[in-house]
Amino acid sequence: MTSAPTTPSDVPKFRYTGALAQEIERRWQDRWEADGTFETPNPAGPLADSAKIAGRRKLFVLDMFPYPSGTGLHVGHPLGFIGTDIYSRYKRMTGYNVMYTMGFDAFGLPAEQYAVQTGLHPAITTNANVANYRRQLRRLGLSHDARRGVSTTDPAYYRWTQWIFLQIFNSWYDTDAGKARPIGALVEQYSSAQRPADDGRPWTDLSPTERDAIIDSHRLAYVSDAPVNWCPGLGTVVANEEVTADGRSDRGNFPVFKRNMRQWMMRITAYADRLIADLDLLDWTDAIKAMQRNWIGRSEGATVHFQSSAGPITVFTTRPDTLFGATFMVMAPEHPLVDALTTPERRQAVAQYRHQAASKKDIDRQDDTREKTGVATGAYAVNPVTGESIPVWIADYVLMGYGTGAIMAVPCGDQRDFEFARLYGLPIPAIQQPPERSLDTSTWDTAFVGEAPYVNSSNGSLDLDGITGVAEAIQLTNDWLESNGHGNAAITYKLRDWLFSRQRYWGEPFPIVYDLDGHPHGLPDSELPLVLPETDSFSPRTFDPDDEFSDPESPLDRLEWWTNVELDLGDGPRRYRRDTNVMPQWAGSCWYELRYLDPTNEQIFVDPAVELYWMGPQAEGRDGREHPGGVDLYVGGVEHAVLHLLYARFWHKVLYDLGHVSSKEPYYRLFNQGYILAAAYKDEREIYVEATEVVERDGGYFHGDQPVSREWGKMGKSLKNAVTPDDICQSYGADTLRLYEMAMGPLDASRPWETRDVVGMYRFLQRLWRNVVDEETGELALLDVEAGTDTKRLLHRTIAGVRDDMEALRFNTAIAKLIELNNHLTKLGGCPPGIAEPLVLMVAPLAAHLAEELWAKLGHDSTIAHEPFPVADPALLVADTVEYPVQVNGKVRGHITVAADLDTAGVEAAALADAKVAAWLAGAEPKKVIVVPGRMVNIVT
RNA sequence: GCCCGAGUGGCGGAAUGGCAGACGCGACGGACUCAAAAUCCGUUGUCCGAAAGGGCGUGUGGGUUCGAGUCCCACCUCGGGCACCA
Repeated sequence: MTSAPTTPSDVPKFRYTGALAQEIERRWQDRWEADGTFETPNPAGPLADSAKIAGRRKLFVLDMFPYPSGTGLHVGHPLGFIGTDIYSRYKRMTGYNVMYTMGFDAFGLPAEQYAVQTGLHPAITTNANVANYRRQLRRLGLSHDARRGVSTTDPAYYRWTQWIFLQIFNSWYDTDAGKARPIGALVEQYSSAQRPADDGRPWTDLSPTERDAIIDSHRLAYVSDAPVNWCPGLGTVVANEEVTADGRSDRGNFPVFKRNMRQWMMRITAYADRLIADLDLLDWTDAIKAMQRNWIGRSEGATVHFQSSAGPITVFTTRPDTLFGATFMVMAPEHPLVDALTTPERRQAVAQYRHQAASKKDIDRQDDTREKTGVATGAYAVNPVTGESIPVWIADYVLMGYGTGAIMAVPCGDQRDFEFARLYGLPIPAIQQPPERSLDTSTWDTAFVGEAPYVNSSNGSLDLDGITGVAEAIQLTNDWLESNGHGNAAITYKLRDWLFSRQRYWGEPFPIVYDLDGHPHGLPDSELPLVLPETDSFSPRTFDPDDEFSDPESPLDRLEWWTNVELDLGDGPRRYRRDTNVMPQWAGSCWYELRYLDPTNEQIFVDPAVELYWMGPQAEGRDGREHPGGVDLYVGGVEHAVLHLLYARFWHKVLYDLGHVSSKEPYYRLFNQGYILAAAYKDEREIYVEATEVVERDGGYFHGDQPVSREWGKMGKSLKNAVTPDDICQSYGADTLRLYEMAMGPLDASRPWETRDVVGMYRFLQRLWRNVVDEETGELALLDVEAGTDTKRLLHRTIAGVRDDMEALRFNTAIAKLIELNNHLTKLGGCPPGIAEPLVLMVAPLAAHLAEELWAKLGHDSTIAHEPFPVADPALLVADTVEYPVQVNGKVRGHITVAADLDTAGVEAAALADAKVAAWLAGAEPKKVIVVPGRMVNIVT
């Protein structure tokens, strides 16, 4: 446990102890709440207060909101929250109207699993967990506007999640306009024959069912029967983004199987290009941008059609220029054309290989030494540039999920194809003349990838021979393919459409009903919210994690009374069946920042005037370029780099296209805070033991008598190394905890938690308190002499430095500067009167409660939260004299103190005249003297 | 393999190309105390030296510069992401 400093009766009554800190903190937290100190005014609507807005710039500071888990917060969770609180408090004191609150992402698997474990309904456990989180967060003194803290599980919230889903359902992506538009516009285009029907038949000839099918196939939210990730251990399908590299579920670590199933999808791929392009507008780290680009995985190249007995086989390639070197084709074992292509003699071998590939779990595919396997189908296809018949193989190194699921194999120019050709004795003709290689590829160890003159690359109408530039050769080939009908330039993405349905209970129900033909209809607004039905039977049906052929079963499916419904959707009352899926965890977090702005609006998800004020585009972004608008500062962990951050950008862009929001992007500036790491200990059975019970002795670590091994990991329940904020608050107070978490290091770095180090910040606050307050009486006790010039200069240097640090989120160095100033006061024996107020004001964003208390003792009735932050006096930032270090040949050999306005020649003369320096020069004539004004002198001999 | 980050005292970490190690922890010495804790004061990169002072020092090896923890090149180690993506 944390060792609470003892507070025996002989310490002064008003010493800043953990007990006093808590008393102060409780008092100020109550007062902030009673006074509505941190209530943020809107420009319109029920939270409007135009007087408070006038003359202030807006600032929207946002934390990634937490899942309220049953175990409560540990000290790692609030790292980012404390940072945003300090920044928000600082910005309020520099004249900003700051939006800052905290909601809860309370739907989803963790909440549901906790409910299943405890046997309590998720609504009950979730409410209890939210209450516990609120209590813990309040105890940290975070300056949230409590009126805005929405929970995704509240029907008044998810009514609008469902509404947004319907907006997406009722939209299609118009590639001509480059944006989403209402589905009605597509119907209009078809029925006016402005757009030809997909199969060439006139629209009027189609049955209503056929028309519906065509329209449905264009929706941004659509039902599709496609390969999805089925996770029997969780009893639900999951999105690609929720599957780990080794083919297991992100949550629970169960095996995941690819199965064709009818599921809801979101057409995020329509936005692939914009999701990449608009990254340029954002103030995010390059690392996160790279992760998103990489996930979207845009590749430019061409599709090429190869004629075969079973019709054209289409491949995607990034190197159409190497088409002359394509000597065979490889298809994924699951490719739909395989059956039609396979010759009777090869049928058995192909069937066997396909069976093997299908039963291989993704894990096995990974763990292999990557040795290629494959079988020939016996079929041939025609290489369009050479006219040659080339064999078609199947192999599992070609993935059905990328490109077209088939490739042209160019063994001389692609390492995988090279290895495959070597293994099965397929020809490897050279089509480029690589430097320092023979054209005889039997002498090659690897494929050649790069620029080199093309050889053997011409037919009657396409001639690449002698060209060296890959880009030029690609262009020529693409033109040739297009004009001869063999293919065209094309772009592919790794990004797949987003699997959006889950077979669980604790999520937003789909606002969708199916008619007797199985055709989906969106519910009208009047039916929203579609409330999650009450039931005791909320446990998901899970299966043996390896039982690939189990089938998902939604808990809602069991509720006949709920699923069967009679509705009038405009054509009289009819019977419908509700969709029994729920939305994934991510749905609620795709738009929560918008609801914070206008949390109680029942007419619309956010008042446009309010949205424009907080989220609208700004005059100028970085580098004077376009500013897309959005949240001014978004702080959260890097683990959401491709999940939440991609989904939320997608939803936001749909809302933007449909005219519901004014900003192109939801989050303008993203800051990833680090993690708090903590020592974790394993016993000899490799089982983690409670870290707080481990003692260090004899150069080793022991749990009782058992020797244990130490490692460092992310703090949490699984490593049994969690430290709760409640314990630290109990021992030292929340202000000490806040300071310690910030002083540990830069906000974006991960750092190890050391409970024993916390006392350093506690001592700082204690000394600060003692410099201003009499520990015996609790009364204000300042020095009765005014500050001298040294102290004033230090104060103003501190003000300037702390301001810079606060702006840049460098709270660790801001704290160090304040400690330096306070240490200076300690040496003076106390705080001169003119210093106390600016000092307390500077401390206010960091140690918020202590500052309020001192501010009150300094005679102020109102909160310090909205007082102006001190401004440095430029006159006090420059000194009369400057001390220069004097280097001789780059090594410091002496110091001189001269008037600050002394010219360069004067400084040089003073340096050369210094006795120590002269001794080092030993009479030698300096070759060169460098004087950096205000900085230093270097004498070169 | 590819793409990002990062390597500084016993530990967490500071340092617009300009006095490396701010600030904190720990350790050591001292004050207070019957004693301990708490609190307060001082010392604390390392080596030589009684001291003054000096040598060496930011993962390794080179380079640019009057001057490099910082910039450039190569390498090593650690952390993170992606990974048969055609």
